[in-house]
Amino acid sequence: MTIKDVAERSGVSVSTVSRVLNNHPDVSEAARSRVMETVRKLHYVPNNSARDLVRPQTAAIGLVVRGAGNPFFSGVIRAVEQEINAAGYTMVLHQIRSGEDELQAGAELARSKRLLGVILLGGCFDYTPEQTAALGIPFVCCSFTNSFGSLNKDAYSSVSIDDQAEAYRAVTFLIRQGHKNIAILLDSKQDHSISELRYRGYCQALLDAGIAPDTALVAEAGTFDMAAAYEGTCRLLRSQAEFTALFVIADSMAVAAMKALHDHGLRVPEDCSVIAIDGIDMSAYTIPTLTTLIQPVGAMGKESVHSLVDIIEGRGGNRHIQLRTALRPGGSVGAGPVFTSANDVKIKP
Amino acid sequence: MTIKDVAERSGVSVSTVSRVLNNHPDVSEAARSRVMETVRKLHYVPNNSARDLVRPQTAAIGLVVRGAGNPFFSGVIRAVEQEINAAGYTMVLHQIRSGEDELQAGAELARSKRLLGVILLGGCFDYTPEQTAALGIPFVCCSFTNSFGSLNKDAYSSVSIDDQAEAYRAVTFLIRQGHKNIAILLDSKQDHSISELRYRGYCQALLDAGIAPDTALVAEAGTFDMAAAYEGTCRLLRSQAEFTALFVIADSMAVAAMKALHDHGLRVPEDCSVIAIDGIDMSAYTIPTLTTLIQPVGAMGKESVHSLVDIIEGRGGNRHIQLRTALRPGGSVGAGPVFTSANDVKIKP
DNA sequence: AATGTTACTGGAAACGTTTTCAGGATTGCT
DNA sequence: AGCAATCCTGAAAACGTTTCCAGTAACATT
Repeated sequence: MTIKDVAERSGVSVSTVSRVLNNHPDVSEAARSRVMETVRKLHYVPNNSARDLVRPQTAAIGLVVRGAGNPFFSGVIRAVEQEINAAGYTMVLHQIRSGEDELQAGAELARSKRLLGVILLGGCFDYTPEQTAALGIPFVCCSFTNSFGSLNKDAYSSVSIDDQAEAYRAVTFLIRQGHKNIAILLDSKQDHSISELRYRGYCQALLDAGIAPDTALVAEAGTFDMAAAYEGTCRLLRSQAEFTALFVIADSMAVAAMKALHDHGLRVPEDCSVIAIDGIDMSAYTIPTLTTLIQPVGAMGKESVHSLVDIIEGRGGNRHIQLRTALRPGGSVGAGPVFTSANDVKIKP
Repeated sequence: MTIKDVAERSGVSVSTVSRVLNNHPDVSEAARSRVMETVRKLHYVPNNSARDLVRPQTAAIGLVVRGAGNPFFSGVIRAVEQEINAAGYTMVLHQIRSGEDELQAGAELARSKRLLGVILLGGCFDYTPEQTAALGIPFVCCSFTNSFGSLNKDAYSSVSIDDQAEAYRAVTFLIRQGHKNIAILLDSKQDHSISELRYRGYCQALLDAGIAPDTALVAEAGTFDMAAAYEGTCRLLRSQAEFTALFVIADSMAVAAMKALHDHGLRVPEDCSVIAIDGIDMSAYTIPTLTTLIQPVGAMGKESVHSLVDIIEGRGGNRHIQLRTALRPGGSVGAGPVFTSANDVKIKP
């Protein structure tokens, strides 16, 4: 079942069939409909290998994801896969371990599989424009940060939320509820990661409310998994630091944190409020329901693919899209303690 | 950078290079080492499209998954991807909606992408040997059931747990704790699904303990997602049916069920014990910790790929592997009510 | 009527690989 | 020495597609 069979059955040449299949303008309506007819009738499916061989590259897009265990990423992966298929490409998924270098992995993948482009999901982007140019293909960073600020913005595309602003929003929400001693749980603030940005938003929100950030209230889990989050929360609790609310940088970590709080005899939200960012399915079913800023996973996947495909198909250059989250109030945040007017929290209007 | 360049630089023909690259025996040691040398030097990577074009198939394996939102599947997908890469193949992921037909989707995928084989993950296998033979490629059903029993066992491979036996084990665990009125929450028992097998195990366990299964204690969610599970549990509770324990066919549904119990003022495990099957990460962090039978996701992925690759590479035919779960006791199961000797539960030795 | 323009079409080359086939060199046997 | 067998090699065809190029037909313009 090749293009030749279709051509014969339709009474045209293979060239014409090819043109029909690729939506070329120079083909008569009569020929077009006749070809489409036989294609349907024969259940003809083009051979991608042959197509890819003659074209400069493979009609495939890579998705490099670090830490696919994160349920938040599952949602993005699902959306990305759907969008890539809808655009007529094939997705090549590649999961990397925490130690590996995503750009390295992306380049390797792109070379061996001759990809048109790569989407990097989750991580930290720490490369110079020269290094990215060496890749030779377009790529977009989805839910990613980079440590160079706006320096090399034209070396790649990106789709993400404004991590600092959203963290600011979450912490401000807690402050508005009357909380003053607010702890933060993150995986690590050392590298130029999303965690760092969210940590900055946390600090800024406190400062703007006239509260001095206290390093004793910063709990670093070390790695991004629930076991580490649980342990990190336990360490924070053992330290005897005083706080009435906890901001966690990810839903999955927040679930573990709530468990740790419970295991230490603290009630959520009476003894400690919890807020997080992500909006994974599961967080709607914790007890109490987690208050969180829901990331638009579907839109993130969609925009990532669109950005990449537009570049691949010659429509415009790199762009940087920032999406907004939606606050889902849950039972995990309660009112803060009653303060005397003397030490009351100042909230900017 | 083609095979031709390598041939020229090595002073041999393309045929010889091809033979070296494919480990053909008929090539001199001298030529072999010379070619290998230049391959390394030029960083030559064979063009898979060209290779696939001339070969009957693509060096790729498909993974068709229904309901990738299920966190249990995420783990399997991760393992499968790793194993496929390790075996030198490419994984092509395809997620289907609940309405779609997985064999249809698998066949379509296999044809359009010229796959060597397909792994079907999660669902119900309802085809006759003739239909599967029409596919023309080997496939393995991972975490799947089929309604034909052992009739067409040689038409495909499978890797799964013994769903009925494991459900039996879970329910028996509840009975041993003293529970007698045990409800079950499943997505649907109509089709020949995993749910049905687990439902049968549930019934059998009750019968073997001398308890008559009561249809009033069967809660059907309708679909496999947490919202439906929540609703299904609520319906069960509104029905005023009396039960002291709940067996849920999946961890993610159990999380939603616990939430529903809580929202109706019932405590777990004091008022109702909960046990499930799956062992997703999250279930270790519910409050209380979910008692569950942990499925060996890594082994499932690994065995699925091994089975398929063995067939692809000509080592043996279809095989059927059954793995065991591991019981993780959690706080979600407590002792049942105290019975008088008159209506005490009979437990088989 | 001749010419130019437009709209469409088919032939053929090209993509990079594998594999068949035939043949050349070397070796072993008589 | 002659012949067969063995081992290795290269030429060439094939895989299914896209695209360049040349060409035809119809139509409009002079």
